[in-house]
Amino acid sequence: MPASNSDIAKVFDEIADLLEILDENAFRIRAYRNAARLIEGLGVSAGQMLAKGEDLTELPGIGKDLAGKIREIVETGTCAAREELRKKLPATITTLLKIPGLGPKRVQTLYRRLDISTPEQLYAAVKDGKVRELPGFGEKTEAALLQALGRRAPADARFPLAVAAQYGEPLRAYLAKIPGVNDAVIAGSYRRSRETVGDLDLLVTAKDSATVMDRFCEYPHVADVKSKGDTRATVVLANGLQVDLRVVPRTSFGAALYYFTGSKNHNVAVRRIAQQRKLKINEYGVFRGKRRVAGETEQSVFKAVRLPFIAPELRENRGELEAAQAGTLPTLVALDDLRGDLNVSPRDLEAELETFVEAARQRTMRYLAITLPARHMKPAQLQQSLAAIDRANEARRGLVLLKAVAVDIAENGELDAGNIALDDFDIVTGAVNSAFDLPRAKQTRRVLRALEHPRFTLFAHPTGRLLNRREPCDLDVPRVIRAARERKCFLELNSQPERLDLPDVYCRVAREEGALIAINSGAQRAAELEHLRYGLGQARRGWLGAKNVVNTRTVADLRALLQATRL
DNA sequence: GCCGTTTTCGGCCCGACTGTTTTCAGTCG
Repeated sequence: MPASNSDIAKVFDEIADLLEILDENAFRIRAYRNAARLIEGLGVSAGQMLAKGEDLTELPGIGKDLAGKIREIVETGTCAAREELRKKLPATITTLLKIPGLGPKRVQTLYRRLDISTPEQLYAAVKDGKVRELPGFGEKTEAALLQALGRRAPADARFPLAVAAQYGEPLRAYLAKIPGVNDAVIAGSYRRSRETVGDLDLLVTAKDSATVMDRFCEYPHVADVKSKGDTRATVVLANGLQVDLRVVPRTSFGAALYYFTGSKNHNVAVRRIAQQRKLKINEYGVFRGKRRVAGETEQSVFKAVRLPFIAPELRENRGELEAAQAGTLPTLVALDDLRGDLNVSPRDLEAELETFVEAARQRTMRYLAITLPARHMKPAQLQQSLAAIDRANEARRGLVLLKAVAVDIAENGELDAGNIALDDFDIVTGAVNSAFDLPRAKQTRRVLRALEHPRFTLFAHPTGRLLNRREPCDLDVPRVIRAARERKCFLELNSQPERLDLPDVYCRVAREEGALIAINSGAQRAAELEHLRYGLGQARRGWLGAKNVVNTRTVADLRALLQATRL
């Protein structure tokens, strides 16, 4: 079983953690961390790249040494460097780094002085009053540790984007209404449309920061104020979501927005470019020596470092800076580009069809594919539904309703359509809805076989993941993407907030392979068409332009593409 | 550990807040 990209990233992160506790060169540590992030976001598996004989040192931040270690991990599942480090320090010690307030220095102190390498040992030592005696520790640190250890909540719980929006948008509106506040925006990974966010980064411009800080900490849903200074504060909401607020003067808005949107790796890379131009970037502006040359708007910051504007969704240091410098940044698909939705399934068709039609029209859509669930419908029911769609189409109000049917892909790759005539439908939407945990080879074979069906149109929610609930299937997604392209079928990017499936890294693979993506809401209620914005965010993170997305086409073009899927 | 129109050495992004300290290290983002 060859190591996956996330296995490789885990090894590199562990090496970085251990080196940090050993107080090794900080830049060496960063090289491991950067490599971990790079590998995670690669889309294609490093193992396959190696198998194809590709040169990993061409990846940014990967040199001879790291390329060798990647090969070693792919082949053996581990690498000698990690094993050596584990001889110097207990492997469990990295779990201590996850405890808030503990960094490498304090962890090292705990280990050297008290031989502590697990949270349990730490808890016992705190109870014995031993920890407060250590240099760099005191009563407050001890109390904070006790609280953190008692919480037992995993520190790496992330919030789906839609959940973060539910809490973040009202808070943003609350801040915007404070007298003296000019701008109030949510930056960070939220603005980059990451599928989940670890915390919310709010940015406010105001003359009087003290008032804003006070009102922020008084916000009704705040459960705990973790820190509060003149221009920066951190709180935790009752649901556990951490929110950071930063207040800057209006003239620094663009620089601060850019800075707090990140990602960290993107910022570091941009600063390096700025440095080459003898410029310094921080959250207050762009500086040449002491003189401020930009900062009021994000555009001014880009202009100062002679780069074109880079959309927030691209700012991950995954090649966007090279593309920007080469003038090859993609024009990303926008919400207005979407002319339809190829997968909506009203729960009660007769009752809700009109609501859907109206909601779609308001979004200036031209078509909706109404998806009927094959497995839960009796033939009579089905005919009734199809008739209802026909009637709605006859009424003709600038919106075309297409007929789609959802079929399960059986474990052997056959389409489980019961006795339904697939020819009655414009679109046949296949999905894996069972046996999610098949081994990679079997799961891949299953899907490839389904794609071979002469009526197959759309592969829905391809990885089957549910954020925080179900891991993606072990599927060779790049291979499925290639098969879909050859077969002229579409892959869905399902916009349901807990799915966001296809994930961004695979969108990018689809773009490179030339496969078409359908950004669908998967809505069961008309209001859920709103979810398209989350799917769109994921698509943009995957560098998709309008031409990569099938539902940006006109009805006529779509019909032609649908015809081409039929074998 | 990586990288190069400052190129094989010597750099590598930058600032706020807290707590433990009497001027700053550690952590965090």
